[in-house]
Amino acid sequence: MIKTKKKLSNGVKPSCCKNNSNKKIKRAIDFLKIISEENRLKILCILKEKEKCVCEIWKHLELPQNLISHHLKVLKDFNLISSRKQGIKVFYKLNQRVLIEYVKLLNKFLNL
Amino acid sequence: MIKTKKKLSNGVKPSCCKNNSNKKIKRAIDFLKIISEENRLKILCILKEKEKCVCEIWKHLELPQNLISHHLKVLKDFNLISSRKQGIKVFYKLNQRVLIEYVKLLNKFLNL
DNA sequence: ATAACATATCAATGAGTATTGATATTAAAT
DNA sequence: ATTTAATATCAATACTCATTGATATGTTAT
Repeated sequence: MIKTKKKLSNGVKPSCCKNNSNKKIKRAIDFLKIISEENRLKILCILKEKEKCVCEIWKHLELPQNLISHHLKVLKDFNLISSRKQGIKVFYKLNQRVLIEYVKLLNKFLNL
Repeated sequence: MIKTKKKLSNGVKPSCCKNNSNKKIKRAIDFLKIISEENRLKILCILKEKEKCVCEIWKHLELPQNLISHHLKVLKDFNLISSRKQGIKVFYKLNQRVLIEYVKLLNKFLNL
């Protein structure tokens, strides 16, 4: 077999700058933006152990109630947590699978 | 040995809400804030392979020159990259050790 | 029906920060 | 000495997003 052609310039581009990884980068960035807020990261931590109602989460964070609600909504909209209503209370739990997926995605860009 | 005392309420707190992990959280958050900017994350990716001068980095990112300089400064101030001047050009390289440390720290809060 | 509790929504404000434009610095080339 | 190329700095603007205050929704208890 005779190699006459130069290697495609594709190989020169860093992986993160290739066209096909653009969507992945954007998702990784969205994820990072969401967890780079101190209280949201803490909420994820708090929910690691087991599901908790808002008032339990609230006990650990010195924040006004509506602000906690807001952060919970952001996390939920991104599918990092999910909720169920039980009587007067709302319980939130971590979506571990989703979180793990995002951590894996992130590692693609960071791992050496 | 007689156990009379209740377990310290310390154990009830999620790990991320304990007093001694506050500094670590703050550092993890600072790291996240820095890498949650698309172009900065890309710069880290671009530098994974090997050190590059600004104009090489610039080729891969569609950004004005001064903005690249700015992001490089942010990354450098945080010690994620370092630079050396060679003639007219400035070469930046990834500080792998530092990056790895921050990834590890982050995993403490995210790992399940 | 009303009150009390738990949580969510929404508009307005404010803080932080990416971006831009203009200009400065530094080193090589003519 | 002047010009050109590579990079950095700085002030001003624009924008995103966390925070706040006020209010709404839904559920249980009286």
